[in-house]
Amino acid sequence: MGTTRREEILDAAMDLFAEHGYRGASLDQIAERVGLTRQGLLHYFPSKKKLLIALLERREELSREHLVADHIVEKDWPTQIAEVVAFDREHPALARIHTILMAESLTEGHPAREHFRDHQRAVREHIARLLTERYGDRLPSGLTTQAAAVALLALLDGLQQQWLLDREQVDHPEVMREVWAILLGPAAP
Amino acid sequence: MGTTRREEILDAAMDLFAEHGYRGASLDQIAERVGLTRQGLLHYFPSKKKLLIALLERREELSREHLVADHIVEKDWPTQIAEVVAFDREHPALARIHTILMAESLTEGHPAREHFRDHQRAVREHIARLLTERYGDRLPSGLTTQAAAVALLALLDGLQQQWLLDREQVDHPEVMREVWAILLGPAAP
DNA sequence: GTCTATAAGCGGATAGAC
DNA sequence: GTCTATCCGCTTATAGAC
Repeated sequence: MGTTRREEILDAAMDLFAEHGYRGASLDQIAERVGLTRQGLLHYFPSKKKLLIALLERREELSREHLVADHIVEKDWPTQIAEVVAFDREHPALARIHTILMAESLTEGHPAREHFRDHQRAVREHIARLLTERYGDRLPSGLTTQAAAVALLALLDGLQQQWLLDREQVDHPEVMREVWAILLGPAAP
Repeated sequence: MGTTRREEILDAAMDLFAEHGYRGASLDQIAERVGLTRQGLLHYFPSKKKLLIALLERREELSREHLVADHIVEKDWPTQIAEVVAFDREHPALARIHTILMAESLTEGHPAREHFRDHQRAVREHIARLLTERYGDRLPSGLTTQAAAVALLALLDGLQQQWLLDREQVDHPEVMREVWAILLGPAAP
């Protein structure tokens, strides 16, 4: 297997942070998962915080191609965005780690706070730019592109969180498709 | 002052859980805030978990009147809902504790998990019922009332979270007003 | 009611052997 | 590279004195 030790550790950390959060997961748990002791792990990442930062950077690489290149840029917005929601469901760990750590980073003194704040700003501006290029200052529905970007982001995160809290009957990709179709307006896509 | 010792403790716990989360806040910090030792505090709430449960029940009482009775039931939906968002901003601790603890409860083995799952179901059904009473199966925009309830909840939580992460330029109550006006449809309210 | 004392555990991190 | 040993801090919780 060509996977390096560092990558194995990052994989394990991703799973455990996704389940228990950064604070809730211990270095012992992560080390055990890859067949190491806590001290052996610390040889690769000198502190828990450094491990977290490395993990966040890697996660961003992994999801960038899917979220941006493969889906959002294409043409049928409502279904494409619904596919993003569906994609999240097919890669639970990847979506979960984002939701869990972003939420945890809202607490005081969390090491990932800045990362998520910057990430959110970048995504919001990216979406706003795409919308403006296509529709100008307002969508066909009359909604400001700025407001649309904010709302889209809130919906993505809110739906994902709702689903993690209670994997119930509601078909969230479908909700996303319906809502976004109406928010875009009659002339969409 | 007529406030009982238990209530003082609950107030302090609310502030500290809101800032650091349940896991991040310690009994020592809470006790110090009310001028007690950790052991003195444990006389009123025999465990940290019991304290959390008592706090969640009290929080629900406090917000019920504002969120349900004072706002949502009245007539101009878009602005009323915008006021809910604005209300959250005027009572940061109350809104923050909800967002922070709900998010934290998504992690494995969190003592508040069931509480928030049940709470979310109840609110979603409540909103769906109100919408159905007024509009039937679909809003004037054509959106399913079920989907509308899900989306409204996701938007409320998503916007609040976005705002906590980055208190920036965007006027979230206004975003909520615009978005909800479009989701309701042309014949609103 | 509130305290002191103490138990008992887990967390992250370091030093140094192999 | 990976381990053993160890430190130190912080946490929750209990026992019992006043």
